[in-house]
Amino acid sequence: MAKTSTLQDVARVAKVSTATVSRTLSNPNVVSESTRRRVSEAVKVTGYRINRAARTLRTQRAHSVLVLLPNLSNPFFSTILEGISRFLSKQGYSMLIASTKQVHDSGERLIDYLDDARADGMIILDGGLEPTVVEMLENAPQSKRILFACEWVDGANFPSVRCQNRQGARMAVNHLYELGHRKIAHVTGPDGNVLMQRRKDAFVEELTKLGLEQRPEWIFEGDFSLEAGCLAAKAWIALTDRPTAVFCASDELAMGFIAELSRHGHKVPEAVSVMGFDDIDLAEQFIPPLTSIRQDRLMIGETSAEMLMARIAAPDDDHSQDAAVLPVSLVIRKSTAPPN
Amino acid sequence: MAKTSTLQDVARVAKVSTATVSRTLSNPNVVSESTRRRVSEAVKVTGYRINRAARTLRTQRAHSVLVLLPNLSNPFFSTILEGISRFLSKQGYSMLIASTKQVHDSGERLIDYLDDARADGMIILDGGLEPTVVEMLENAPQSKRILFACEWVDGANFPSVRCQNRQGARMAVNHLYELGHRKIAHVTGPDGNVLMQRRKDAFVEELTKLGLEQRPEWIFEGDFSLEAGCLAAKAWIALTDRPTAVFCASDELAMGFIAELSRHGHKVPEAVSVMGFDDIDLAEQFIPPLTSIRQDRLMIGETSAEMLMARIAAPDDDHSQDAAVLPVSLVIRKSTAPPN
DNA sequence: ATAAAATATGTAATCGATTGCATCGAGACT
DNA sequence: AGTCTCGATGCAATCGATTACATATTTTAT
Repeated sequence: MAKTSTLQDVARVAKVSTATVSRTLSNPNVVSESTRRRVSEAVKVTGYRINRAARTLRTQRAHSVLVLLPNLSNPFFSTILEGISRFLSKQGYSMLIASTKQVHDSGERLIDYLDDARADGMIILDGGLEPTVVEMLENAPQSKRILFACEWVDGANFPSVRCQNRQGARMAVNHLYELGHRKIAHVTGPDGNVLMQRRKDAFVEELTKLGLEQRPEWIFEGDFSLEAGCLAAKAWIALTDRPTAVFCASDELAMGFIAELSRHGHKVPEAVSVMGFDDIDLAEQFIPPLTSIRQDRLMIGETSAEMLMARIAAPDDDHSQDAAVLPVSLVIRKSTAPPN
Repeated sequence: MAKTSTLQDVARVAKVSTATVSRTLSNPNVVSESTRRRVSEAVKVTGYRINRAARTLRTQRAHSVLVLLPNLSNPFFSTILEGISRFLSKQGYSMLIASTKQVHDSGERLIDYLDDARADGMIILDGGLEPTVVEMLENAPQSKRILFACEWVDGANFPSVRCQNRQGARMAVNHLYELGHRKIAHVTGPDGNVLMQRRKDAFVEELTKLGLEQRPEWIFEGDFSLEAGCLAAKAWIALTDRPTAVFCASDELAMGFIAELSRHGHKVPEAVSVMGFDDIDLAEQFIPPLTSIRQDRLMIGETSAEMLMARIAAPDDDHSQDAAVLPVSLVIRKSTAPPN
């Protein structure tokens, strides 16, 4: 295999020292015009590519960031990754991906990625980390290079990028209220998930504020799955006094809910208005197209990457209060309508 | 920041040389039992973590693999990534992710990832690379460490992992035939995509073999999108002599197709049987649940990683004929039924 | 008992880029 | 003319792990 050329090779061709080549490449304005030309010519001739391992070793900068997902199979994260990757690659950084579950299963520790010079920072998209893991991360010397996006862990002091979950839930309730609904149900996300808790809390608050009737059996416990939406639908069907609208804590739940209703001959939005949260790609194509609360996932990704890079670049600044809260918006489609 | 400890630190604590520590860690059975104990004790005490950059520099092994997707936003790939990651992390490898589009836009070259010691190998999930890019990859000295998964480029001589696309299409046609359908249409994927071409070719072959009627207007040109499915549905509706069954080259197409039909009051499978290809997660939850050809995406991922690792481990063996063709299976759900 | 072989460990070079310090020459200032 | 600055460049140490080779120690064979 034709060995790739090194700084030395370039130096030889350009007839300068490796130091000069290095400077030309990383800080062109400290070398003279003529040297600059000779070096770039030599780089072209030799086909030189920097060896990142060598640079990482010397500078203690890996020029890469680890993104941690709860589960790689979950398509919710793909657009966020796209956003992260866009920002990173603009800065010459690469993106490593791992799932918290897998890291855990394989006996590694999350912090190892920062410890062993693989990554300069970490974006965590999983709010469901074990408390012991979170504690370990907080106490690690590298804790300044960790950021939570989308989700976060209550009580832990990490910077984060989030969406307006409360605001989104309020918008949802108000949308349904304005359509004329007075009996509104909620399908919750998994117990213990911070996002879902916020949405539920805001849902309850808003019902209270609007003076709407609240009943325990109008709150269906769900999780992240389509199946949970189906179960909630079964529960809704079983009710004698049925809410005329249902706010689901995620689009998946809403889709499962609608799918199950349809299997039992109940039409949406005629029989009941249903809305979701997140506005995933599929929401628009669903039957009926789903009314939802939109999160700009590309922006979540880009903002996260940007904030993390800022921390990496200036680790000593005080970033402890860093928190971006990104706006959400109501997207009205066909799954909600005035009650019959 | 508490500097992480190095081999030297461990060596000092264990009262041996760094060479011995290194050997203990990478090849425990060449050192004596007592040394082994002292070293592992010292590792524990110091909290030693290997510095991967140093190891990479010295051994010329990055212990990481790059996965290239056409587009990070596409959820089709998530389970494949999960499979790749599972296998890699078992071997102590990390997974880098990039999208071919982004790499291209940012002016980098794909081969740089292998060139600059960032990754040991590359799994490409994009069959739509520019011919010039493919040629560059083929001629690169690192071409032995490249593998195509799912998709591939006709004419290029890379090892690959694929699914039985032809066989899948045949199974689809036969399923519809056995239900009693004699007028079967096809919605194709994007023009020029190798997978989609195979499926289409096999579709035509199988129709011919079964002696079924074929008409140009029963083949709808599509791409990867739900929208294309909608367009095909409109075309179907516009026909005077309508096929009673439609085989779509992907689940997205099928979903778009069904969605559009439903907007116009045509029910599936009553008005027309529709089936997809891939069996994505959502197929099961769709209304109606989608009959499809299942690809085991986890296995695609694992197999790809395994084959690539074998090449990395033994680059000089002849792997040029390496090609795994993974089986597909027919999953019958509710979107197909005998014709009325 | 002694040579040979096998085992265990240490020494030091090496991977390739970066960077503090030293050097050198040219122009500026006294 | 002599000294001082300053910009441009080179020298060589350094980052941390691996490994060829040398050396010391133990085991085995004769």
